[in-house]
Amino acid sequence: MPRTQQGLETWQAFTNAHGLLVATIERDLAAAGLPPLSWYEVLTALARADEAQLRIHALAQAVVLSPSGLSRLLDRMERAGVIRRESCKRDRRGAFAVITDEGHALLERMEPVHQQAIEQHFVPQLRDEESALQAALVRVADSARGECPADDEPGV
Amino acid sequence: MPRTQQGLETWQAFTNAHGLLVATIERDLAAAGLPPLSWYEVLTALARADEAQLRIHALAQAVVLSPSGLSRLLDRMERAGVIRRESCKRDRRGAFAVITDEGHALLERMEPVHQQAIEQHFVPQLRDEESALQAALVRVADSARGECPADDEPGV
DNA sequence: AAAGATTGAATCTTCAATCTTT
DNA sequence: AAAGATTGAAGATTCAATCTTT
Repeated sequence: MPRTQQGLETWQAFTNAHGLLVATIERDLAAAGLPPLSWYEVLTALARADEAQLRIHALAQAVVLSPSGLSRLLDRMERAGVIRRESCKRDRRGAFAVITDEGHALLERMEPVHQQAIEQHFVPQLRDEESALQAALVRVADSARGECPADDEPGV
Repeated sequence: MPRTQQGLETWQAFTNAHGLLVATIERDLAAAGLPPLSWYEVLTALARADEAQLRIHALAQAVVLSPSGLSRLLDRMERAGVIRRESCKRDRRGAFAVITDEGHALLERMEPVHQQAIEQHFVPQLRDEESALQAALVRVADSARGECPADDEPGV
């Protein structure tokens, strides 16, 4: 089998696995009456952050969403009371997103549903080469990010 | 590091790598004046299929899209002349999607853009354990699919 | 003029309901 | 009644334009 061919097949297996597992998580969350995966991603990113807050620009990277897409998502989450916007004193162009107490409570309800799907469908199938895979995935992300940040990049 | 923790980190590396690489491909396609990735996925699935045609139901799995989402996508692609719908003689409920000559021509223009991104950002980073990874990804997909087809599964 | 963020208009996607065929 | 597929209405995402601050 030519190497090019296998690369494409592996990529297809990759997107296929991703799509199916994400669909499973979304379905499980919806079945539990919980909001979609994107909310979980924002909430964990904020919960992990230093002061439970994160610049909106930084968040957009974590969720792989356009700035405007994130802005709308934060609108909905703020309306639901799980995050709050706060202006940045140092640089008044920037804004912070802050997770609220309600946000923490919601996160705790979403966490087990999310985790259950990962532990059932993802971790066991990968265990043998999990560390190697993780390292490889980070390399892929770094490589893709290297050409992604700007629109038309000048010289990388 | 607890195993649970690493499982989640690997999953995050997985989604992150996926999101960034898909964004890269979409950007490259758009920069070349070509339609989005979903078109490519439909066209390759049809080109690979036996008579250059595929039941619409089977297609929906290949692109991980809802039935209605696929229906709309096929509307746009048919309007652009790259696919054609044909009714199924055997079972007149079903319909076929057929790739046209124009569809083949478009696929040939999209292929190198798609392939270039994969070969640059995906294949080299994985090469050492590519075969193992591919096998693992297929196991993930099988596992996720195992609980996906129906709506509310009985035994959680 | 450039960066961070938001808004209006357009596009894409999904849910629920519908239609046809089995 | 169930399966394959499509449609109307609603929801989410993106592009381009705008606003504020640096």
